[in-house]
Amino acid sequence: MPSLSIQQTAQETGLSIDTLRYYERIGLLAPSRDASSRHRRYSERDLAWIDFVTKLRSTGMPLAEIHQYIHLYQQGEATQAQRQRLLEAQAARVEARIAELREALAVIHKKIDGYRKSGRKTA
Amino acid sequence: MPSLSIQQTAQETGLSIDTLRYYERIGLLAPSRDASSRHRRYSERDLAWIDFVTKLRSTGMPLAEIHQYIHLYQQGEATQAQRQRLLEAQAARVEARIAELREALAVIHKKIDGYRKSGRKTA
DNA sequence: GCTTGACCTGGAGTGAACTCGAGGTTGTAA
DNA sequence: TTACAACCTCGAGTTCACTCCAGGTCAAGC
Repeated sequence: MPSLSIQQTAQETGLSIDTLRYYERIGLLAPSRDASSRHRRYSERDLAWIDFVTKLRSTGMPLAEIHQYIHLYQQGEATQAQRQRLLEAQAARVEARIAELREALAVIHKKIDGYRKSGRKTA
Repeated sequence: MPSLSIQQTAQETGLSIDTLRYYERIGLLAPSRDASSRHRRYSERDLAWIDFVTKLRSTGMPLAEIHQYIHLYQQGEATQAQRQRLLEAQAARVEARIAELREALAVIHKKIDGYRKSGRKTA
């Protein structure tokens, strides 16, 4: 299986090179290294994991919590229930966030309607 | 009409006292002052505006952009169309954000389902 | 008249998530 | 073999939105 350089991985995942190195520094990632050059090589698995992390991040999950998830993962199968609960909690937060956004959206639309009406009068 | 102290306003709006002062410092708010004590007094209008700002903030709109909205407001009626466009742009961003969250939610649910299945096997 | 509590100002500190810079090494192509 | 792009590490800097602190004022109650 072909592995990617950090630049290719950045392109592929949409993260910056700096962010990839940063994620590794804080323990979210652990790509293998080229034996001679010590350059990072990202496998398919690495890519899939990065995509998942990116999805979690897009929901606003803090990096620390994602790290917690990894930590549980590394403990083995005994922590499956915990990991499941962690994801369920995040899913609940995301749904609450969507509801919050909907509410705010309604308020904004109401305000826009106000502008539409007054716009018609003067325009 | 009764005006509120900063503490009462904090309670009413859910913002902290520090945040109220901070918003004022950066030009988002301009409550009147008690003539003798120079203490802030928040009117009904101030409260309504704070609530609107809070709604915009809850959508992730940066304070700088909210400030821009105020700035337009202060230019008078001539800027109504611009303000409307600003809100419409934010509404579009919020809808995009909701879509993004939905996508991420689907991925999380998929992962949770994986745990449900493997959980049933071992439990 | 003195304490107490709410308020004031200006400025510094915080946490999260990057992002950048300096200085050095490695891989490739003319 | 020399140029140069891509990579490396370590540490520092940045941005955003607060949050906290020191030092001071002011009104009310005992």
